[in-house]
Amino acid sequence: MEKHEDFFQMVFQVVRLIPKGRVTSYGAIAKYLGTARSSRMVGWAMNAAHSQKKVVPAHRVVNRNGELTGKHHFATPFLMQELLEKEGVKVVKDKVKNFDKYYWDPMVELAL
DNA sequence: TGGGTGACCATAG
DNA sequence: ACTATGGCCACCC
Repeated sequence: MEKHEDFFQMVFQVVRLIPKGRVTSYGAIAKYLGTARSSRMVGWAMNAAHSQKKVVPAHRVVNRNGELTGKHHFATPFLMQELLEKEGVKVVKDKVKNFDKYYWDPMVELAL
């Protein structure tokens, strides 16, 4: 119904396409969706991700510097890092190691 | 109508 | 590494 519901679903869909052991950024998703809405809206959508029926791997979305800025929105502040490391992504001081190596850009990976 | 805030981003110093 | 600005857009007073 609401306009932002559609936006949420598009965000969730992209996030679900992030492969295990890879990460992307809020801005990359916003850009892929057309920048009509800013990257803040992607973070806003993530806020609603936990209550979705389908699982949304929100832990694979970090900010442009590879920092886990959203960790406080998980069940525990450690969960995000634990989930990432379980997938082989090393995190030190709330920051993804070799970020550029794990970085998954929807603009590139989902390009036509 | 307007100010403050935010899981952001870019640029500048 | 840090702060400051400006842009972004929806939310809540």
